[in-house]
Amino acid sequence: MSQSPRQSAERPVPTSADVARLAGVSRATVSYVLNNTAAVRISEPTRRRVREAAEELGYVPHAAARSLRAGHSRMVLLPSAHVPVGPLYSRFFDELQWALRRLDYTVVQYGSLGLEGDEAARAWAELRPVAVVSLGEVQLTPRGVKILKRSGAKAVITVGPQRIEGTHALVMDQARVGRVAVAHLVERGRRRIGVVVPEEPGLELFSGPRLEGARQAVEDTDATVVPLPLRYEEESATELAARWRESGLDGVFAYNDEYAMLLMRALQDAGVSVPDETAIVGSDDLLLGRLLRPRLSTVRIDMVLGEELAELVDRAVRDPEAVPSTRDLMASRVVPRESS
Amino acid sequence: MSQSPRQSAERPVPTSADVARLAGVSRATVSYVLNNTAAVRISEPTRRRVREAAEELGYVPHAAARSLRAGHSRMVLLPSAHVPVGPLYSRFFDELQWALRRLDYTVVQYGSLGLEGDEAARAWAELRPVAVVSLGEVQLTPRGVKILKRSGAKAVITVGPQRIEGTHALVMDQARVGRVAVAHLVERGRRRIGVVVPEEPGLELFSGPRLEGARQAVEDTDATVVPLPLRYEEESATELAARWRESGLDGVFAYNDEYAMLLMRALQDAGVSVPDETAIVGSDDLLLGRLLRPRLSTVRIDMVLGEELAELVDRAVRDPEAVPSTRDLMASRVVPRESS
DNA sequence: TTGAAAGCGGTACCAT
DNA sequence: ATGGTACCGCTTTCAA
Repeated sequence: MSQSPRQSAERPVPTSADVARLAGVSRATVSYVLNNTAAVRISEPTRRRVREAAEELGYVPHAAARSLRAGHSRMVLLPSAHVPVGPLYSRFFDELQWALRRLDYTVVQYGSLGLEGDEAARAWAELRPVAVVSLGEVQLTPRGVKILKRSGAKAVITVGPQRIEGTHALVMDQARVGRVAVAHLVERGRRRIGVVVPEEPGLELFSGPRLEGARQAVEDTDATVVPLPLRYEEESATELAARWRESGLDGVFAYNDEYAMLLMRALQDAGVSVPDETAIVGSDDLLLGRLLRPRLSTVRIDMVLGEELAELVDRAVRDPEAVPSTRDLMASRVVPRESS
Repeated sequence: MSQSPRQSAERPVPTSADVARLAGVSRATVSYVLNNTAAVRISEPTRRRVREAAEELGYVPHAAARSLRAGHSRMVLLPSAHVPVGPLYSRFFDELQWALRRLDYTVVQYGSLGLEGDEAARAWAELRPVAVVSLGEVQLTPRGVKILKRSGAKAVITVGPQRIEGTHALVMDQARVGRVAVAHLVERGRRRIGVVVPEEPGLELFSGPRLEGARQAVEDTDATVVPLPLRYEEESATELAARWRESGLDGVFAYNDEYAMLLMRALQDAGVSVPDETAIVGSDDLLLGRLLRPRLSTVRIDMVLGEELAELVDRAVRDPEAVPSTRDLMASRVVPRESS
């Protein structure tokens, strides 16, 4: 009989001790060779023997054992609940990962779907990450932050609409999005302005501040703002459009381009002309907005580069004593097109 | 002076030994209490003292130490390069995470942007995951699979258009998407059929098989298929539309609904009427397709539930000896609307 | 140039 | 009902 067809079923996982044995050296030497330790000189023949042994056994070092011994890791943990959608976010995310890798961090997204608050923080803390970058999918509490710091995290960074005690915060000024959108509508002479508030869960953190910003925009004017709950479904939009004329709205900020497309279609089908009767503004400046007729006015959001965030992480890790900073992450401005 | 305002800056991270000391018990007892070890009975007062000590110190166990001792972990590693976009994918992903959590696995996405082949497999293997579920963002090689198995991974599962040696494969039958779309067009009487091939990188694994499927659909018919390279930009679509009449195409499978919307708009702007002159079919059945005029025909793709995949992972982990299976992950069928 | 051994933070067996 | 202790895999002094 030759070897079994079953793939290495029960062969134990090789350790550095196995490599040492096969190469006829000590475990210390194996470590020196495989890590290219500069402080110690190993003869070339020995190096070769060690390398070959490692190769032959298919040896891969055990990260947990290593970082246990070292007393620290270079893991940056990103809690992830829902996969964030949208090109803006996804580009930002890719950049962040890439930049952190270049700074020699290991980026790990920890699936936190169904975890809440402190329970989540505990779960993350068990991995002893050197830094946590929370993109706001899971709500972090001040207590949670304390738990993480206590477990050795040098930096906790939140990216989102809110500020949290003890963290470096990259605030996303969502209110500004609503403010510039509605200010634009007011400037165009609109007076009764609707603001779409998506009913989908998980969007409150964005829609709330945007609505608030919209309200700020009409202060000291004779314009008014009306919240418009809407689900991302045709029926919901149709209902809303059916009551449109009686509502007397002459302008609407539709939360983003996708809700805007949904609503615009429903309005047009209901015979409400855009922009004559009602002006519409979306946000995110998606390609699809340019494909609509009339072309959709939108709020363009410029997010900070992932690279910048990566550098902030790195600085925070190197100097954990530094005072937590708060920086604004977004600039937003209206891109007027035909719908307003 | 009260305590420094600096947050616990240099206080060392508490260990179970610290908890033991504070509670006046041994480390063993701490472990028993905090893990609710059934095999051993600890008095209620002791339990309380231990819990209080742990609470007071903000103790969180060290996952690496634990799994080092245990000799295994319940980590399922998902390599992630680009955040996959689209609602289909993202729903599937959420379900998978959720279901794996319920089966008591820890889901970790490992940022692999910029890693290639075996190098990537090595990096993953260092974490000693019990299973790896590769969604195809990073190309896994048979050697990579061997490295992972050798490092203790009980199961390697690939989800994607391709099959790889030694893995459980959930094949996504992308060819079928192209096949049913084009068969539908042929059935509707179209004869010169374009197939959009996105030029964006990373989509080849999908667009290739879809084009191939389209070709299969015209075998034994008098219809022909023409590949149409397209970037997801207005200019690219405009160019394509400008050459439309001379190309003599009377039908097109547009890769997905978003490319379909882009192309349809460009065609309409160029005066090509849809569906009279040219029929269009997209795929993914996005809401936006229903909002277009004419309403967009599409291929609806039913992905397997994330739960099913989670169960497959679990089975594979429990019985690593089992023969790797290959299952089809998608069903797809045409949803005819007005554009074809 | 290489090896022996301590120790990182837990867990679980064996005593007491 | 609890405590002592060996050990998981690796790195890093210290000695030889």
